[in-house]
Amino acid sequence: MSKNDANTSTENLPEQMQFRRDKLGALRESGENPYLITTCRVTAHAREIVDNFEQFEEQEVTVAGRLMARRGMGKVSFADLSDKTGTIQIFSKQDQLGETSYDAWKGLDVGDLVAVKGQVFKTRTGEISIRNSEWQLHAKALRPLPEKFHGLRDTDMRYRKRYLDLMTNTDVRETFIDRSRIIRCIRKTLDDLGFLEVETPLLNNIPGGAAARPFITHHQALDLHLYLRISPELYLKRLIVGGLERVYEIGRNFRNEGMSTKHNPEFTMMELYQAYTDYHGMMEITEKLVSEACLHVKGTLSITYQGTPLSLEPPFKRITMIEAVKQATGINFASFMGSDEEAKKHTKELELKSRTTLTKWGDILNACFETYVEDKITQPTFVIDYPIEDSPLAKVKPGTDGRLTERFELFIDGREYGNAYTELNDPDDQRRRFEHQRAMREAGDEEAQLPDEDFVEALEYGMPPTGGLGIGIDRLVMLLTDSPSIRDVLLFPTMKPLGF
RNA sequence: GAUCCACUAGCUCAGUCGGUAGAGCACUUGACUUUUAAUCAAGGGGUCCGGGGUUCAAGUCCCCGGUGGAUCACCA
Repeated sequence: MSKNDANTSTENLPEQMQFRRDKLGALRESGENPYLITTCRVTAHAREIVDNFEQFEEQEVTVAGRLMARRGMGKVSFADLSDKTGTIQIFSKQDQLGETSYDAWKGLDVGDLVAVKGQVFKTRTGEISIRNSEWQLHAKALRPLPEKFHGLRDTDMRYRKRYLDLMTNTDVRETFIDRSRIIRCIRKTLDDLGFLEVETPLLNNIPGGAAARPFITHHQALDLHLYLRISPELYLKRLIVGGLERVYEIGRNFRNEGMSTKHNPEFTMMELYQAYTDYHGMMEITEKLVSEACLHVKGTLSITYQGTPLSLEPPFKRITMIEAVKQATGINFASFMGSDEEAKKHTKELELKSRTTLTKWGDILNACFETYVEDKITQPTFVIDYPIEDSPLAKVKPGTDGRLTERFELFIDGREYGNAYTELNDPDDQRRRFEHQRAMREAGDEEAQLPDEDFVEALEYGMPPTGGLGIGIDRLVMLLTDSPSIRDVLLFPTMKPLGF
C-alpha cells in the first residue's frame, strides 16, 4: 500500500510513528543505538518464573521480550514483558534505577523489545514480578501495536501480518504450538513403528498420485516445464519397490484449485506406505495416529469441534460405502452390482450432486454417497470399499467382479481426514487403469490422472503387497485445535496481493 | 465463478432522516513510590478502501473496481 512506502521518510508519518522515530533518533545521537546490540544472556523465561516462584524468589534473573503494557505511578511503574513462554510483570523504581535510567525507562513505548535484569519477588497484590535493576533496549517498535484488550481482530490483517496476530493473540500462538506438537507426535509414532522418513521431489515431470490440476513452473537451464507435485504417492511406492518397506513423508502438496475454509492451494500431507499389509492395517495405523495426536495435545479423546462433541477413541466405526448408501437412501447397490443400467434407473428418483452426467454404476454409487451420506457422518468413521472408477491406484476387492477397490476414507464431522488403500501392485492392471484415465482425460476430464510409464516399469520389478495412507495434516490440526478455517492453522495462508 | 456482508484515527468500534468526523485503548504534556484493561487533568491525531455519479450538501444514496469474511459452486 502506498501508506507503507512513505514510512522510511519522516514526512507525513502518523504522529505516533513520528514520536517513536524521534525517540530512536535521540538514542542514536546519544550513542545508544539499540540496533548495535547483538546478543543477550537470557537466564529465565516468564512462564518458568511464574510457575516456579519458590525457586526463583529473590534470585536475580535476566529476561528479554516485548513490552506489552505499561502502568506508570510516578516514581514507580509497572510493565508487562512478554516472551515466547508468556508474560511477567516488571517493577521499576526510581530509587533503584537512578533518575537517568528511570526516565529513559519511562520513555519506552509499548512494543519495544527490552532485556531486564533483577530479582524475582511478589508485589503487595501478589503479582510475581521482577525488580528492575538494569535494563537494555534491544529494538525500538516504530509502529504502535494493536489494541491491548481486543487484540488484532481484522481477519485480513491477521493473515497478512501474522507476526502482529502472534504477538497480540495468545490463543493463536497456542494453535501453532499445537500444530508443531501434532506433527512431532505423528513423526514419533511412525518412527517407533519402524518407518523411515523420506523426502521426494516437489518438482515433478508428471504430476501424479491424485486427481487435481497442478501448478506449472519452468526450469530455465533445462528449458523444461515442471509441475509442483499434487501428491508424493508414486515416488513413495517406488521406494517400497526399492525395498525400504516402511516409508513416510510429511510435506507440502500443491493443487491449483479453488480455495475455501477447508482448502489452501498449498497444504501439508502425511503419506505413508507399509509393505506386507493392506487397508485394514492402514485403518489401525490411522486410529493410532489420530488418537495419539489428540491425546498428545488435548489430554483426552473426547473433544468438541465447533460445538460438536466427538470421540476419537479407537476403534472407529467401519461401514462399506454400499451399506452407508443403502441406509441413507434404501437403494442396495450390491443387488445390481456393476449394472450401469440398473444404477441409472435410480438417478431419476434422486437429486445427485454432480457436474457431469452419470453413466457408470460406480460413479452413481459415489455420487449417492457424496449427496446423502458424507456430510451426515459425525463420529469418526471409515467408509470402505470404493468403486474402481475413482480409484485408479487401488487394488481390486476380491469377489466384487472388479467393481470395488480396497480403499477407505476417514470421515469426521462430515469432512474427509484420510484416504488409504491396498496398493495396486499388478503392473499390467496399473497400465490399463492409466490408459483408462488417459481416455477420460481425452474425453475432457481435466483432472483424470496422467499415465506414468516409469512408475509402471517400477511395478514390473515387483512391489510387495502394500498398504498406503494419506492424512491431511492441516485438517487434523483444525480438528484438534477447534479452528474453523484452514487459514487459522497455516501461518501464512495464500492471500491475494493488495493493490495491483 | 455466484450471492450476501464488512472496510471510518495506529488498534477495537459508534456514526440517526443526506447537513461541520466520534468514543475507548494507544500517543503527547502534567500529577502520582505496589499497579495490573491503573487512576486523574489537559492536548494532538482522519485519503471515512479506491474511482465515478446524484445532490445546494455524501462516511451515509447510486454505479464501477479492490481486499477480506460467510454461504454456495468447484475441489476425492
